[in-house]
Amino acid sequence: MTPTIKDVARQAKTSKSTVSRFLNGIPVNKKTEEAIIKAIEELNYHPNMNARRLVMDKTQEIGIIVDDISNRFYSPILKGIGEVLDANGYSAVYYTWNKSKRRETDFLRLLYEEQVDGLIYVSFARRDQADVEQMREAPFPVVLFGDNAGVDDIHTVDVDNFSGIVELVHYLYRIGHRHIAYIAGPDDIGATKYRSAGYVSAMESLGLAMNPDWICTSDWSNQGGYTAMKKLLQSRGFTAVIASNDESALGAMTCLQEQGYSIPRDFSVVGFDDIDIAQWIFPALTTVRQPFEQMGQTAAQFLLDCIDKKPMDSNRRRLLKPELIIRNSSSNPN
Amino acid sequence: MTPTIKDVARQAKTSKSTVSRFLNGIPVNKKTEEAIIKAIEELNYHPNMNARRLVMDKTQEIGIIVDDISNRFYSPILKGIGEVLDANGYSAVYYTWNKSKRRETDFLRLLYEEQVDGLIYVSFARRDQADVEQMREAPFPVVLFGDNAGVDDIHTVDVDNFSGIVELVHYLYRIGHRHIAYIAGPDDIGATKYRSAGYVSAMESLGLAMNPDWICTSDWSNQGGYTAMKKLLQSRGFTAVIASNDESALGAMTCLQEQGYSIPRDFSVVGFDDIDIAQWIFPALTTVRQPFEQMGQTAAQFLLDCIDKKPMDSNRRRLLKPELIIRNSSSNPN
DNA sequence: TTGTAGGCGTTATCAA
DNA sequence: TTGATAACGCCTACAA
Repeated sequence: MTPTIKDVARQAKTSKSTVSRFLNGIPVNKKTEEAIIKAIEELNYHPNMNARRLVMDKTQEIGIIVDDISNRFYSPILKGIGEVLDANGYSAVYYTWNKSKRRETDFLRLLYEEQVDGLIYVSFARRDQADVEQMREAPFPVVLFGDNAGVDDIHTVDVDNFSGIVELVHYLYRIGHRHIAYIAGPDDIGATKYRSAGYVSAMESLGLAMNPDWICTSDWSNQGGYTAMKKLLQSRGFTAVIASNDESALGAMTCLQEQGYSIPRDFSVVGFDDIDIAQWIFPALTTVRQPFEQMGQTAAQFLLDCIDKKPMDSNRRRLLKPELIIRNSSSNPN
Repeated sequence: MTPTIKDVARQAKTSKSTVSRFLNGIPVNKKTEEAIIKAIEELNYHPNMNARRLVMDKTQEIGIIVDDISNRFYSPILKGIGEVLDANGYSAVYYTWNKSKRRETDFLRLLYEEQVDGLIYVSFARRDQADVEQMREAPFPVVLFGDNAGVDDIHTVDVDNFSGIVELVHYLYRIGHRHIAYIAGPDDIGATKYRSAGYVSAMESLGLAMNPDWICTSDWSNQGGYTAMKKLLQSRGFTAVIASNDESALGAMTCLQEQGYSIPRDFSVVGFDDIDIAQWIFPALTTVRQPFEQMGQTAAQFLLDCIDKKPMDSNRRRLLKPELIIRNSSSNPN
């Protein structure tokens, strides 16, 4: 049988309460303290968390719900979350799920079942309004990344997708491009509409023509970018391609290179995200960097403030600014 | 106050015990069953897991300890683990940690504290023998990936690193290469010694000369591969490079391409792992694919068998075979 | 500073 | 089938 607080008490010749107090940092007699430490050591005692949580109604754990746990650009987000939680005495527990069988809202159960003190949803997929409303009704704090489905009174963190693409268009314009193609993202991602809107808005404000043949959609995979580029190449006249994420930008570059084109001599290609590999492909990819780590920190701080019922800014949706990273996949057109 | 089983009982005009039985799938009177369902619905009742776990001494959860949660090639491992756990009524909970502040063995606490029923360690870093022995002494089952630090009576799953590299050497030999350079991995990874041993063994058995200037070390990053390749280029005469992982292979390719070399015309480059991006770089990378998903399944099955105390094969270290994937970064030398 | 006693929300035993 | 009742291991008044 695994030892309990009672066994420790007996061994240390004191009572359960005293041991419990010691375990919770409440000062006890120096002499008994030593005896308790010795007993814990000898018995290899570990507190039973389930019992503790049952009586405390608190876990000191935050559930992080991740739709794709190995998504490389979630890494700095998770790092940012972890830092803030750590500094505040909370630990992070990660959950992920099989998209076909479960839904994000299934994890609200963790809150009701008192397995965690709060939840952070890390996903950039588009959400249903009903789901987000359900999250808002949860008995403990919930913070989201990405799409809030128009529900403004739930805490959300996202990057400013619109202005990120606007920056790219302006940059390409600045170095001389006037004919810019665009590879849009999939409809099931919340950011897609904002990025596309950024393209349209910037092109219009610069007075650049938008040829419908120069706009294509990809599913944001390498393959998707490859296929989109192939289609784009059926029409001519553009000198630059904005892929709405780095992965499809990579696919697009591969397609171009396979056809014998040189980047950026024949075409400039730019992406969005700044994934790790972006600087390691050849040529290195010009892109827009998302402030992932900062986003993670923001989300965690949001959540902790909710838990502590701190007075908060009334604006519950925070959009962080992305940063233009210029590398070698873009240059003046000839 | 959140409702308890007692509230449900009162509302449904029955006893706690009956509600508990219903919740656990034990048949109850049709009439009371309906009343219970109705009460649960009305009260929005959710069982308190901490109370349940306290009395059951069981969580139906498996802790997955991942050293780098966003490591892309862990994805299929986690998928494989998830599938098997799911099919057996267990769920996976992921934990990760800050390498500088914590150690793998810190998570054994989850077992002692009864937060999970078993642990799977996903990491390919080299381990201390003392740590692995501590894992072996844990009160609940533990399964490892990668290095077992020579402790043979703990369940371990790994890829056959040795034979993977041997296959690469033989393949290059087959297509005509006789002068093969090697970019070794970092010492803190368990696989490094097996892969290096595979290179040495295969070269010797084929009677190929090993020029010490043709062997370099990288930290398995893109940058590491890049730097190693630069160094390799200071000596001449080799026609092919084996990088001991894909990431460094990518870095090596970038270096070669920057210097104006064409792959595979001037040099063949091959890697190890078959990460997603391997087929999307240009030219697509010849590599050795690890059976990650199968490894995940194997580990999970190992663990469940331990939990169920099933009679098991006495061999506790299982090495799965990698598969040679031939793409375009390798060809006959001229 | 310490110990006694009660309760947290479940499940499990046992008699009805 | 059902309903008391006693655990499970811990924390926390309260009284000493």
